[in-house]
Amino acid sequence: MLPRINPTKSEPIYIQLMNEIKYSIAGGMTEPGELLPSVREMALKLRINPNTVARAYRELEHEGVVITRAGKGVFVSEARRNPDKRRALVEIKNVLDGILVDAFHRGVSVEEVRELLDGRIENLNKTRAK
Amino acid sequence: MLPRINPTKSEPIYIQLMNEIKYSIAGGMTEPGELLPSVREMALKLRINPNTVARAYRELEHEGVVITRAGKGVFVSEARRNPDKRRALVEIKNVLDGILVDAFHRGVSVEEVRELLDGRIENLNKTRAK
Amino acid sequence: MLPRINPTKSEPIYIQLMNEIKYSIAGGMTEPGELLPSVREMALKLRINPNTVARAYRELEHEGVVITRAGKGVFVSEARRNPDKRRALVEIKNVLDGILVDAFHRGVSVEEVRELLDGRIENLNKTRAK
Amino acid sequence: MLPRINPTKSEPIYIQLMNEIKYSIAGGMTEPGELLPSVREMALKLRINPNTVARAYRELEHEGVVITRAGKGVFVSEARRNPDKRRALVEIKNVLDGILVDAFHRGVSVEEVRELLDGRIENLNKTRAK
DNA sequence: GTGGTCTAGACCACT
DNA sequence: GTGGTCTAGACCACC
Repeated sequence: MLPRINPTKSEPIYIQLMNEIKYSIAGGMTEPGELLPSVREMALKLRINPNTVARAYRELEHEGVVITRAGKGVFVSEARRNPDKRRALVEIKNVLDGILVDAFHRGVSVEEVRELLDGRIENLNKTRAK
Repeated sequence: MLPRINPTKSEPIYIQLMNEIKYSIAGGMTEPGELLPSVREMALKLRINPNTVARAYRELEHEGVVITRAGKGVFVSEARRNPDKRRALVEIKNVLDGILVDAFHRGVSVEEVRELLDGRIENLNKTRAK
Repeated sequence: MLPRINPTKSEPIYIQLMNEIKYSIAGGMTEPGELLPSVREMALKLRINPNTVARAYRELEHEGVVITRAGKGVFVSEARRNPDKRRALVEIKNVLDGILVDAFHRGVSVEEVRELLDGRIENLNKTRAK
Repeated sequence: MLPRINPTKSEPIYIQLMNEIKYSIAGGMTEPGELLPSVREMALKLRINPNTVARAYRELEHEGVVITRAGKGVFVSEARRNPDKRRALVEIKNVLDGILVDAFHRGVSVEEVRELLDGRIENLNKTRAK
């Protein structure tokens, strides 16, 4: 569980950290119930501000991905909070539209996008298999 | 060519406008060589500030999507500037990873993502067919 | 004497035309005393607005490069108006500074700039030799 | 790092500022990784609008000369983005042509241009030596 | 008519 | 504290 952070990217660091943690869970590398590194420990490892780590954990809790127990630490949620799937589908749809348009303007065909997606799915399943 | 803008969204207005225009071109609704509405006209239609439209046009020119001729107006590029396809593929790959992870955490399966993509491709081609 | 104009460039058309004419004179392809194409003829050839050609001729006259004789046409100046050489040197110096800095930031060494300059001098003399 | 700006010149202020910063980097007076003055600070020093400074910084980022980190500031790029050198050479060639023609029409010989260039190269290297 | 620049000043997000 | 966005309104150059 050592996320990769790129402080130069325009994407906020706390968002990058959230995504890394979510990726780790989706890929099965971090399991429900598992204890995440403490705010300070994570901040030290990544050489970022503890406030930034705290913010990431706070937002993850808000999304129902983790649960913080006072004096104990931050744990990956056991039960998933019932997510609003309809909303998720709409948002994913929008991002996909954005990808297709961007691809077009950069000389990438829809078929290539489809192949890329298949590749990424395979890749994600592979880490889960481990 | 009447983009839809949502000023309440966190996404900057000028980015939304850029995406709407790129979508319109990718879908074939706006063709190469075509003259876009003037900065002032577009600003009036969308009820936003002319500077915001100008910013969108400027960035699109930077991307090679449009060409502005002083005193004439802003036109959709005829020839595409040779895009860095390798870089595009890497970036698209990253966005797809993000989608898959997000989908997982919101109860959407990879198959559903695949179906969504197919749906969006069909939708884009439909507008082009017209 | 058929200048090349690129309407898509950000550089104003009338400036481009001025430069083409000056280049033609500097290279010896157009000689002092020679009659330039009329405003209308030039405009037709280049497919640009006659006002734009007129503006170029007007500015060239202002610089002492051409002389317009009412009812006769526009001629290349025989005698050079005494130019302000000191000022010219300062301005050229500034442009050279700009080139060197730009070159640095684009991976081009000063030696390469020097070689480029020598090449361009040779090229200009060649056309003059013809 | 205190650029000189001339608001009366026809050259846009933000372009002048960009060039001053690039000159400072090319001359070695400002080094990779260094933090530039904040937008507000620079605006105060130069007595120009913060938006104008922001525009200069934004365009420099676009060119890969600086990197901005939200909430931190704007830094000089460490690694140069691989520039398109071939294109750079062509463009520099064109500017050199323009200089030679301009020089001719203002009574400045090619030898003098060559000497000017050598002088500017020396000048740039001098600041770097410090 | 067109786009381009600049100013003044407000509000927001990130660290 | 930092940069980013947006508005309102003025002025200029080009066609």
